[in-house]
Amino acid sequence: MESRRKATVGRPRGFDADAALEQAMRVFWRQGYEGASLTDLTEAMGISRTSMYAAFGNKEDLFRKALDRYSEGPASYAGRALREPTARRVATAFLVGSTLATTMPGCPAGCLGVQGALAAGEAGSHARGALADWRNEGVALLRDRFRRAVEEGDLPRDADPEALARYLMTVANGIAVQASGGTPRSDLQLVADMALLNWPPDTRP
Amino acid sequence: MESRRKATVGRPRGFDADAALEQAMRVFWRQGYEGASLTDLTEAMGISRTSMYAAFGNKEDLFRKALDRYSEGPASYAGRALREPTARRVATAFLVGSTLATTMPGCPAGCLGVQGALAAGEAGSHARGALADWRNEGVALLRDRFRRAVEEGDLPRDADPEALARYLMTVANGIAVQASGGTPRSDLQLVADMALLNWPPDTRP
DNA sequence: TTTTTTACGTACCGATCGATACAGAATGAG
DNA sequence: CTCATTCTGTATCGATCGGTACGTAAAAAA
Repeated sequence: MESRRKATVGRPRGFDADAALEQAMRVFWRQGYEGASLTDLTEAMGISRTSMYAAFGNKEDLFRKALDRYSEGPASYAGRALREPTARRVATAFLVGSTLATTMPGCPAGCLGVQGALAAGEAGSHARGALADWRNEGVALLRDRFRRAVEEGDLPRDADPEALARYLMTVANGIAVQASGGTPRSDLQLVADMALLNWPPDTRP
Repeated sequence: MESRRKATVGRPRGFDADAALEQAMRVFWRQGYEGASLTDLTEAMGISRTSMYAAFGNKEDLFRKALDRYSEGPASYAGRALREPTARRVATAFLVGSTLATTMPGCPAGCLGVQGALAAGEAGSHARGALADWRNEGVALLRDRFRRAVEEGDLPRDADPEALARYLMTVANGIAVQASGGTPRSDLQLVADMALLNWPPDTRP
């Protein structure tokens, strides 16, 4: 098989695949996997069903790609938080970031990784599993970061990195649920502040 | 019009409406409003479509009644928590109760009030709104309880009942999301404990 | 008994679901 | 040019969606 396939052959695509995926992501974000019909999706993307299937596979594939785009876009605060220098600053950046991201004017309220498919019938079971994995990967990344923080000494040696990570993700998920229901950003900032009150103090500047 | 209508006239109902509603509640709990089809529901309820429509109205009505039953059943821990004698005990009972209720063996993982319709298309918008209202009513009940606690002196006078209530509901919602994804009960108990570490201490026994 | 009222089972409604067959259109390769 | 390849729009597929018409069964009322 020819491993490299040039895209220069055949009729060129008549739409911007990135922009179309962005719109699909927003529909899934607002309506969830099962609540987003192919008609909703393709109308927002500005393309026909045939073009969508040719470019993205099927609805499940489109959802996965939309989730990837969500990770690199609206949820990119998580990666930035992980690169903060101390555990406390990681925790603060993570919760502040989730508060801001779930209450962005002009974007659907809440988090695609939470409301995209929390519960679903048979048709949405793959999406549901993908999002559970997505959240658990976030916990794992936070846990590894906090393990490093213990080694580096900015968390107490008896701290539980796994529990701290699970705690942060749980609060962030709750913030997403509240945001989805219309709770204003200012209220959620108070919640995030409260959740960080008991965080172990930095032992380094 | 005759204001009181006796149920003794006509062919008696051939099924237990309470038991049927219980099964419907569990289907909505596991699959969400949009993910639960009439076929899923009526098969679990053990009745035909016609009987369901005659007894419960339509899918939206059935969902509302299932939500009421959920409040009085799996979510009854909330009412009991509100009757605890001090604010701290209210908060503890609320989070412990939500941890237990969202990880009950033999029941769907998570909370119907969260995953029943967090995001939805046009068809599920009513259910989505009903659940947002349901969560906000919980916040209001907690807030009123904490206002009383301030008056009664078991919360500091500068405590913010609204923020404390929102905080508790947010953590409980996050616990529900995590439970829905399969996080074990023991992990969530740690989360609930951590969330209560910074709670204002009781000033009364 | 007959009549009235309510519940039930079957069979079906139009609409919408995700997904495709097909033919025409637009490009590079030869 | 012709041919192969890829994209696009139309028109549709079978399945399923929520919801119902209709005739029958089972009870109380007359």
